[in-house]
Amino acid sequence: MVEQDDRLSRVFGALADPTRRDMVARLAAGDATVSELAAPYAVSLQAVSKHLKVLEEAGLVQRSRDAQRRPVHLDAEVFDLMTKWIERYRRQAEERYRRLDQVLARMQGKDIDDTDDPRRPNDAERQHRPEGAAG
Amino acid sequence: MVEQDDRLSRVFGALADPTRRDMVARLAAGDATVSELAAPYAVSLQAVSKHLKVLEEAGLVQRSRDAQRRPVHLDAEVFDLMTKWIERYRRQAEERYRRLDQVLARMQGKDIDDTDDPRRPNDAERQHRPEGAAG
DNA sequence: GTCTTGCTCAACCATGTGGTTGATTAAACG
DNA sequence: CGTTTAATCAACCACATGGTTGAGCAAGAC
Repeated sequence: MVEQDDRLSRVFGALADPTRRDMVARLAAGDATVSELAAPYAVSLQAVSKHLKVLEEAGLVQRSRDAQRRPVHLDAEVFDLMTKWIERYRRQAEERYRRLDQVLARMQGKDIDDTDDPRRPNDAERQHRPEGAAG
Repeated sequence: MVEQDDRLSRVFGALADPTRRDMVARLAAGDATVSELAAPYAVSLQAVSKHLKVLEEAGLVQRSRDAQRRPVHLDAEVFDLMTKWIERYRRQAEERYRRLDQVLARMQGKDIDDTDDPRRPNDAERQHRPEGAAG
């Protein structure tokens, strides 16, 4: 990934790591400091600090200050971004599935010989629009 | 990621790439062959083939056979896995937020001086259970 | 059989990622 | 002041990732 500045990529990327996912899970229960977060894992504090940086850059957490401590707070809003993306295409896929069922039902007993042009199993291109278009 | 065998990591990881996300988006509209999928992108067919392998290993798509073509089909079921994970912690975070509001409301005008032990900003550890436990 | 099409495999390269250790900053404690 | 605590920065390492090109393979076309 030479260029990976887009939001969704960073969020998905951040959640692609089990340790980070576990941190998010724990932060959902309440804020925690870096060392508190680090405690259960068999890695250095620095490694955890790095993980937090990734989560922060993805907009999943915020780090504030309390003396030398840096309480970490989960920002659950970004979840919506993901859910929206996922749901959009899940719905689309499901709809297509339903339509396919209908087509199959209608096709029962019909001639399915399309020697004319056996390729083009779909028309995805036509319906496609880049992900930035809507939300 | 030295070890990345768990499902959720692979799914999130697969979706952390804009090209792969775009492919998923297009596949939601209908199946497509590798070259059809590759067409819009400025990368080699081999690169696209690799992306598809990642999506396949994440359980997001299935590749079948039709002569020399390999129609790719989106398997939207895995989306549920993600949504469940996300929703679980989003809900938890929201609940906590609501409870925090109540606590703050109750605290109005009270003495908030806890010089006794200024640390321990949360009790995440207690409530935490590993992500494998439920779904 | 040979050619062409559609795709994958293999090797390679640059960059990213997750981990390490060591040094450093910042604030509280003595 | 110097020390301890909490966390970050910096340099480094092994391996993963995303891209490339070139070769190979399987199935239809000729």
